[in-house]
Amino acid sequence: MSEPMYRLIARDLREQIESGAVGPGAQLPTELELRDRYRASRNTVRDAVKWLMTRGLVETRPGQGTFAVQRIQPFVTTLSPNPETGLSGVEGAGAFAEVRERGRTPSASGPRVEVQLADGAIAARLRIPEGAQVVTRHVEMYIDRVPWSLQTTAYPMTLVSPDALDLLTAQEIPGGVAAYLKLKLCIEEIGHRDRILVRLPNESEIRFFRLPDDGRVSVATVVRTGYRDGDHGPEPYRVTFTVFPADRNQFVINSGRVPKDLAAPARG
Amino acid sequence: MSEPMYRLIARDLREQIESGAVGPGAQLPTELELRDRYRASRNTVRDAVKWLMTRGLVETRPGQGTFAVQRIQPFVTTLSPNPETGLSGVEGAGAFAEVRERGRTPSASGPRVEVQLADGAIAARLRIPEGAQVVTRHVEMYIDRVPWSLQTTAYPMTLVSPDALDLLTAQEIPGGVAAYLKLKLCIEEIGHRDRILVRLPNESEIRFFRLPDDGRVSVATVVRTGYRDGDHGPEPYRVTFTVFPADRNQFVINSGRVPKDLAAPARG
DNA sequence: GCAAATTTGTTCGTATGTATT
DNA sequence: CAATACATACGAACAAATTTG
Repeated sequence: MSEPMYRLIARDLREQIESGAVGPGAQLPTELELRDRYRASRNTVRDAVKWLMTRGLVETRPGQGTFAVQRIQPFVTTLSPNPETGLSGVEGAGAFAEVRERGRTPSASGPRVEVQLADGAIAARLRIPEGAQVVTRHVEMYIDRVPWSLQTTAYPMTLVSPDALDLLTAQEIPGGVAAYLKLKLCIEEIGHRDRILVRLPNESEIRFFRLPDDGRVSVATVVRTGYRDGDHGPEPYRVTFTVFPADRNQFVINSGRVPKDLAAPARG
Repeated sequence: MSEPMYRLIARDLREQIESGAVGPGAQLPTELELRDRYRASRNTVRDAVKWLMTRGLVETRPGQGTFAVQRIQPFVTTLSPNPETGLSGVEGAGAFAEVRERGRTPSASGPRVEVQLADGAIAARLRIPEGAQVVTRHVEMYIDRVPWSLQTTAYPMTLVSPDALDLLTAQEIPGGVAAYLKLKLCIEEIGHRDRILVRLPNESEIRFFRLPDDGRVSVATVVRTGYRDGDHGPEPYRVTFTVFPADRNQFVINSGRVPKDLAAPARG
């Protein structure tokens, strides 16, 4: 009896799901039926279902039953700049363009603007002291009205001169913030550094993306630090955090000469 | 009584962990102690601990107790080519160089070479029929003797001519496969496309990386397709799958002019 | 709109097995 | 070997969500 019973039950159910005997979205037998079928107690059956649930194979709906999960068609975001437009798919116009190119409809909430104190994550990227003032602009992005990403950009408060007060207005800046900063403050982005990291979602992310409440689905964060010309080499002037649910998003980075086609989702 | 008791207990324990009252690695009270403290049954306490475990906040060791998890210092891999060497940090010499640059010691298993039939994932990338023959080279990489990544590169079998039989030998090719292919077959990589995707680990990955058996820790896969010059534009000639545990790895992509310093881990 | 039936969720008690010290 | 601590398993009861009649 090396393997516990709930694992045996879980394995059996799993094979039925992966073999296709129980199709995606199909309902599994109820807990009481499974109890009879496997001659176990309801609690043991529930342990097996819980095991499958942690691994994202099934989901339970109170009052309804247990269901095999639906496979999600992932969305692909291109991080490297489009050679024609120079824009990448994570932010602003580039993101909208890529979504449209894939035949889907992007939308975004008007930015929510705040002046706040830099936390450790922001301070480290902008090379400013923790607690220094920053302007943050938050945007919620949707694809076909479905929550897609949460984006926060932070600028040092020192950037906000009388010439560039629009940074503080909670409105979309026509043409994008980058063009605005270039026009008003002669700040040009000479390069950026993307960091990709995976972590568990926090509560607000779980709410916004409607993720399962357990820690099953991670989020991928793209941290983009933008640099401008400075006295001692490139100097950070903004940092953008974009959070994506990891179960329905992939990222593509092109380097050198690659096919022009839109990158399709991959398995791996 | 809107919130169930096991959630209340879990929340209380969680606050103690996140506030630092229970430091990383510290042992929590035993289940029986918790049962007395919260005036609940042992099963309810176990439900609370299970909730914390799914979210990666604690780990249990049979016969020992329940412990707050250790924070892992993530390792940062640079995907974009190093401007000086032209090598990226995911594979071959570039990976070794980046690990050494960070003051740590890389090592790798000698490659395991197989001739196998292309599955869907490989076939789609190489634009060959599913089931066509491919040569695969598997490498296990370690940092300071700790499992770091699993790498598999597939080449179409049609590449293996009498001039380039070394592809089939289970030995490290001095100078790397890229240089070898250029010398022997005049195949030069003119560009590559990286895809990053996050998924749950399979059984062999759980074993190799010593991941928890539940689905808590995801793996990030970097799928790199290498292109050479072809009659109708860039043509794929190899695809490399590199699998990293997502809880201890981050990825960096530089674009344009950025600081020369080694990118440090980020939060976000 | 309401009541009944169904289904999963929570909580308790208890017993026994297995890993570690 | 004994004590400790977590793991598995069973049975029972009631609560909450949902669908159905």
